[in-house]
Order: sequence, then structure tokens, then C-alpha cells
Amino acid sequence: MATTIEHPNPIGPRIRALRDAMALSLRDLSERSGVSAPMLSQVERGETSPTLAIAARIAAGLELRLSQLLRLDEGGQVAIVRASERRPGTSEPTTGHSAEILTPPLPGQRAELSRHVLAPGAVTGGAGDPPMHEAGSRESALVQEGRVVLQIDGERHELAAGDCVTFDADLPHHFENPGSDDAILLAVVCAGLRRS
Amino acid sequence: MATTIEHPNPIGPRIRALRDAMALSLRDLSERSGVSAPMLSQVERGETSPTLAIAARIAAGLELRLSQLLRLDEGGQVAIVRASERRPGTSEPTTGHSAEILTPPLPGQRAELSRHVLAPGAVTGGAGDPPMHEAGSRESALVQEGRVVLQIDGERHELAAGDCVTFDADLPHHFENPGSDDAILLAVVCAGLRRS
DNA sequence: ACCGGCTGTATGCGATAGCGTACAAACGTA
DNA sequence: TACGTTTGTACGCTATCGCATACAGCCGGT
Repeated sequence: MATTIEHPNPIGPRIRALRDAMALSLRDLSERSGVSAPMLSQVERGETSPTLAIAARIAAGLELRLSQLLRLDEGGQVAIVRASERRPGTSEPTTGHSAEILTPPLPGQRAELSRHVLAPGAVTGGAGDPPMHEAGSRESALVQEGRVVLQIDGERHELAAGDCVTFDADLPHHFENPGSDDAILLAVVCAGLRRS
Repeated sequence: MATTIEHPNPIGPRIRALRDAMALSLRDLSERSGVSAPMLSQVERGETSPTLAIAARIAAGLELRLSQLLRLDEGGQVAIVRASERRPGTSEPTTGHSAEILTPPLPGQRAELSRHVLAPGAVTGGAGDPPMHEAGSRESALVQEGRVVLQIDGERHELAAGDCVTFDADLPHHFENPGSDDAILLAVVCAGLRRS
């Protein structure tokens, strides 16, 4: 079987591009990295999957860390949610609270950024909302427009536009809009500990 | 010879720690990753250097990208604190970039919310600013006003008001304001995992 | 005791990663 | 037309990666 192996990730073309960018021949890179030129050729063409030891040496020859070399091929670590694509996720006409999550559900994502619009008199923490957050998680909220009231653990805090509040998200809490205009809230919930 | 191989990087103990943290047995991880349990054991003990294909499968079984898995072993050298520049209200007239941190430095705080104003032509992370955060950290940025360009790891992403971008914050990156008006950016940096 | 189920590890064998060598093609230079 | 030199790749061979299997140790339940 002389076919190209199933690309775990197409690191080969990347190495080739980097090598070309540095104007190195296979033998040049071989000398710098301590990896034989035929091996480099095979890796570049995706015919073999190098061991970490070899891959690290190749990266070193390119003056990169291995993680940096690999990261180039792991596209998708930049996720953009366009304004036009943003959809109000959970809109609740009954409570006047609509929320949309701005951060994508990537693996390893620990913080969630969400935008909330509260109609006059609206209250968060209604039926559709998660009642509380994971133990140890922390929440920050920035008031962008209007005025809101944070009720947390029996205490009442009035917030105006521009105010930013940070609190333990595993306490029972909810936001209210006591004003007569819409209030806009940006919330960040950061998980406390990993895994379940 | 049954000795441990020359560690390219001690990825083995890290895999073991991550596996323990997820309370997985070798066979559990074997099933999740598609890598045999004996192989996992050998890799963990540093007796063999896995190929990239195998290493990537192991990383996937740990719900990590390979670069993330490797970064944990390569990291530890970057402890960037730009507190001096990020003091509330601090601005940099030279670059036209002013930033303020909205979250207090509480113990246990993992996410930092900051607000940035970029004058026309301004560039963040410019002069003597190590443009990377702690290894494993994740950043989300929401464009509130104006237009900005995110340059990350050689790639260019144009963002308009309302767009939200999420990326690995330990990549070299910076924001630019190519427009003729001020741009306002809300950024959330969430520290990476690992505290054990 | 004895058991079934779990843990991680030793063993043996294909498959292949990785090396040295040798080769064909493309460049100049004469 | 040679002739060096450089390019990337094909060829064998050995080391070892990676698998299925089997094994020893550790628990908790009859």
C-alpha cells in the first residue's frame, strides 16, 4: 500500500510551506533537525505519521514548538459568531427576557459569554433559564443599557449602565429590570471546576 | 533495552494526570481514543514515543486538541502580567489603545472581563507587550462599536460591530482598528485548566 | 476459601517509522 | 555535449510502534 495515510491532520503541507518560507532544502532541514531527508519528504507528503519525538525535532528545526507547528493545522480554534448570525436563543415573551449565547460550544470552553435583553419589568431566572450554575462558578455581568436590579441571596443591588458586578454564580440569583426601557446585560459565566 | 526513551517532552505523566483527573481507566481511555490500553500505558510511562496519529487520538480521547495536550508540557515559561497597563482607566496615547479591567481581582477569579477602546489605527499588544496569555487560556471578544481586525497566528479576521470571536489566547494575536472611528471591544479571558 | 470484575503490565507478533544509500530530474557552467 | 551540483524521491534494511492476548495484583461480594 503506497497510498497516503489517513491524515490525522495535514501537517505535511504545513511543514513544506514553512520549509519553503525559510528557503531550506530537505537536506538543510535534515541537518537542522536531525531527521533524515527521506523521512522529511515522507512526512511532508503525508505518507507516514512521525512519532512525537521526530515531530518535535522537525518543529525544532523550523524554530517552532511542536504545539505551534500542530496548531497551524488545527484550524477552527478561531470561532466567529457574526452579528447577522446571532439569533436570540431563548426568548420568553412571558417574562420579557431574551438571551443569546455568543461563545460557541468548543471543547475546553470554560467561559460562556451571553447577551440578555430585559424588557421593562422583566425578570431572569424564569422557566427556560438554568436556575443556577455549577458549584464554584463565577459570574460577571456588565450593564450596557438601562438599569437593572440584581437579587442575590436575599440582597438587592441596583445597577446602572456601565456598572459591572461579579458574584458567585452558584448562589440563587436573578436580574430584574425596574425601569421603563429595555435593559441590556452582558454576562460571563466561568465554570469553577472541570469535568463531571 | 527496556529503559525509558529519551523524553522529547514528558507527555506521559501529563496524560496520566489528565486521565486520572477524568477518572478514566486505561481501557476507558482506550475505548474513547481508539488506542490500545497497553499502548497507552507505554506512552504514559515514556517507554515509547507515539506517532502523531496516535497522539492525536489520545488527545481526542481526553477531549483536547493535540497542540493543547503538548502545550501543557511546553508551557510554564510564560507568566505574563500586564497589570501596569491594564489598570482601570489606563490608556496608551502612543498606540491609541486604552483598556480597563471590569472584574475585580478576587481569589478564585478565573475569567477577566475588560473593555478596550481603540482609536483609528490603534493596535493592541503592541510594543513591549508579550502578546500571549497563560497557556490554555481562552479569549472571547465582542465588538461593540466600530470595526476591528484580529490578527492571530498569521491569519486575519475582519470583525464588525456585533461580531463575537473566540480563540485560544495563548496564540500570538492582536487587534487593530482599520476604520476611521473609535472601536470598542469587550474581551473575556478565561484562564486555562489545571490548578492541581 | 472462591469468585467475577476491575486495575495496570509483560509478551509476542505484524506493521511501519526512520535510517543510509542510491537514483532521476532540473539547474547552472563550461 | 558533457559535468558538477542541487533538488526531491525510490529502495532495502533495522528498530520500534502498536496491536491482541495473556498475566499478576487488588478489591468487594457470595
